[in-house]
Order: sequence, then structure tokens, then C-alpha cells
Amino acid sequence: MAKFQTVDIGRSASAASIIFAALRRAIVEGDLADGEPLRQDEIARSFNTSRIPVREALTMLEQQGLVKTERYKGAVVAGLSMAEATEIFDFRALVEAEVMRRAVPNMTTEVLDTARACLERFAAASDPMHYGDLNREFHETLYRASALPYHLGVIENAMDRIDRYLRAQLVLSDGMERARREHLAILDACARGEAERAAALTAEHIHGARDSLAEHMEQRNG
Amino acid sequence: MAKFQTVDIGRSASAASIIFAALRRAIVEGDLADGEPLRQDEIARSFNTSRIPVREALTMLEQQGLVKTERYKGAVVAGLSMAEATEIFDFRALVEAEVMRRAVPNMTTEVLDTARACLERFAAASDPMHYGDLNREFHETLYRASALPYHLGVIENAMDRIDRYLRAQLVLSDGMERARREHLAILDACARGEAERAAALTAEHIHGARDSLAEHMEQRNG
DNA sequence: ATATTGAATATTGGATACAATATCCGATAC
DNA sequence: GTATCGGATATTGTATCCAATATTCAATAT
Repeated sequence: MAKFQTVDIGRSASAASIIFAALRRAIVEGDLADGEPLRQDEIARSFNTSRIPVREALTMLEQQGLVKTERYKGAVVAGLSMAEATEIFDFRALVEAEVMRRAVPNMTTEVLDTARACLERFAAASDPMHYGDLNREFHETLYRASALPYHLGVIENAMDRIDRYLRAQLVLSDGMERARREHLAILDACARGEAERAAALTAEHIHGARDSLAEHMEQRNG
Repeated sequence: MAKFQTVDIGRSASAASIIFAALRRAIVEGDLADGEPLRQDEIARSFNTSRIPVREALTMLEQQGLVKTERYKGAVVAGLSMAEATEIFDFRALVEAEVMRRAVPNMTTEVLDTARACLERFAAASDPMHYGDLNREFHETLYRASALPYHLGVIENAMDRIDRYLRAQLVLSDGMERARREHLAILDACARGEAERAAALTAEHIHGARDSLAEHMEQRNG
């Protein structure tokens, strides 16, 4: 029997995981451009570590498909061709629609309220580059109700790989306004418990983003 | 202009990638039991390397979900609970059915012949533990026709995580015979160009394996 | 006997040092 | 001038060594 309240002192993370998280964020948010080389030495200096944890972080990023490594040549940020981006959008539409279908029956009013709050913050947000985070938070809040952790992990990885393109496209044209409209429609279907409609709207939402992105960048590498 | 024929001398792989491949194979094929600890020192000795490439290999395996690592405690083979295994089967059914749907229109007679040859080798195979390889080869041959590399990668990872359970189950009861029958039906649908039927049969095939596995092991960790 | 403490051991995380390879750049031959 | 060669430099891959943490187990107190 514990006589004193125990506190979890956050068990400081490994250097490798910290570096991984930082690099991942930089890539996902588009701070590092496609093809940009990631020098072990340079990264190690900026984190005040040796190259060993840097290498582990790069290994993780490579497994996630966020960087490409060539032996004795180093790692570069892995860009996506139009075909690759399109494929990932299609994959997301497939999986996220299914997850939504299975999440709707489990959605409590708390989940719906949290998602609604995301949309309100989304509408009120001043920093355009923060839209991406709120967008992900909205979707993941709903998906979490599915209680399908493997699916969620796969979706998260797929999002990571196209997020920077999505974010760039979101601020262009009517991307923001349309996203807002579609999000409201999805949330409405969820609130009414119409799983099939929520799933269909989710797939449309993602396919729309795919097509919009395809339009707004015909100038891309293969 | 090259005066001499250049030969690609297979560019010897890094120690880390060799160790990764070996450990992955051992886990996927079930040679290493769930929860078995993977000691860096021991592995390093058996490959005549230092622990550095071993650690990179373990990092890769962790990203793929094949091992679980705890800081200062080391890595163990990551087993699956019944719920986790079931979820991965459902995921596979979803994705593989879609990939099949999109692969059928692209299937050349060569693809179909290769797949048919897999089934013949499958029927004639003497080593039961080799069934798993032929099973994967059959499916992947058909899926490759979809030209959806991202989907294929995701499927491969999902397969990796449940393959040992599948293999164990395949040799039990009528697993072999039923697999043979279902494979023939799938191949038939492909040959006739019936994409929807091939997709439906694929989903059934995987759901059948899921249910069969669930029956044959009620005794499992959570 | 049981629980607790603390040293000894084992194991992992990270830093430094060295080896292997690629890249750059000037020299040279044509 | 252009192409090829060879050394200098830069960068990655691996080995060795030290630090940090976990685990084990004997000694002790209750």
C-alpha cells in the first residue's frame, strides 16, 4: 500500500526520440524542403549530441518514408511525385472512410463536442499555418472513437507524408472555406448517427483534397 | 560513352540492413517467440559486428511494430493480442480487396501464369513451413498488377505482423485445403476479369483466416 | 519469515575515434 | 577546350569506450 502519492516524473526521453520528433515535425510542416539533405554532423551539433542518436532518428524517419537514405551518401527529405501523392490520398480515403463508418456508433456527446470545438477554433484561427494541426485534430478526434489503434497509426503515417502539400494547398483559393463546409457536414452526419453518410462524406472530402492538390500543382518533379 | 560494360557488383549492404533482414525473417517466420528478449550484445557477437548496427536494426524493427523497446531495458519480440490480430486482419481485408479490385484490369496472362505456378508449387510443396512463403508470393503476384506501391508496402507490413500466426494456423486442421480452394476461386475471378468478385473473394479469404485463427487460439495473452 | 537496503553485475544509451566511401577540384593528356 | 585521372576533403558506417539505468542478490532490520 503506497503511503505517499507517487508522481511519474516524465522519464526523460532518449536523445534519439527527441531528435526524431523534431525532424519529423519539421518535415511534416514543410519547414524542410523536398530533397533537402540532412547532414548527421550538422544535426548532431544543433542538438549538442553525437551522431549516434541522429542516425537512429534518421533510421526511424526512413522507415516512415519521410526521408530517403543512400549508403555513404546520406539522407534527404523524401518528396512525393504526383502519382505517389495521389495514391496516398486514395489510400486515406479508403481507410478513413472505413474507420469513420466504425467510429460513428461509438461517438459519445463528449467526442462530438470536442470535434465541434476543433471546428470553432479552426474558424477563429489567425495563423494559417496552424490550420493543418486543427484539421488533423478534428479528424483524429472522430477516428479515435473507432477504437482501432492499428488503423489510426496507419492513417497517421499516411497523413505525415502528404501533410505539407495539404497545408500549402489549404491556404490557397477556397480551400479553407470548402474544408469548413465539408467538416460541418461530416460532423452533422456523425451527430445523427448516420455512419454510411459520414463515411461517404469523408471519402469525398479526401478525394476533393486530392483533386484540388492535383490542379494546383502541375509543376512537380516525377 | 562507356567503352566497357559496367557491372553492378551488388553494392554490399550495410551491416545494419543485413541484421535487420535476418531478424525480421526470424520473427515473421516464428523462429523467435513472442516476448523473447533480443540482447544487443548477443546479436552483435553472432554477426561479428559491434552493437551499433544491431541497434539500428532494432530501431527499424520497432518502427515496423515487430519488436517493442523500453528504454534501458531492451527489445523484445512484439506479440499480438487477439484484438490486435483481429484488427490487422480486418485492415488487410479492406486494403487487399481494394488493391485486388484495381489490379484485375491490369492482369496480363503472364501475371496469371505466374500466380498459377505459385499454386502448383503450393500444392506440391513438401515443407509445410514453406507454405507461408508461397501463400504470400501468390497474393503479391496478383497485387503487383495494381501498380500501387504504397498500398503494397502497407500490406506487406500488415502481413509481417501476423504471418507467424497464419503459418501456424495453416498447417492445422483443413487450413491448407481451404486455402487451396479459395486461391483457385480468386485466380479464376481474376482470369475472367471479374474485379468485384475477385475483391469480394479476397476479403472473404482473409476474414476466413481471421475467424479460423480466432477459433484455434482462445488461449492467448492480452 | 518478510520486507528493505545497498552493493555488484548486466544491459542499454551515448561519445569518441577510426575506416570506408563519395565528392570535389586541379592537373594532365589529347 | 574537353575528358580523364588522382589526390584532398567531406560524409557516412562501424568499433571501441564510457555513462546511465536496470536487475540481481546477499545482508540486515523488523
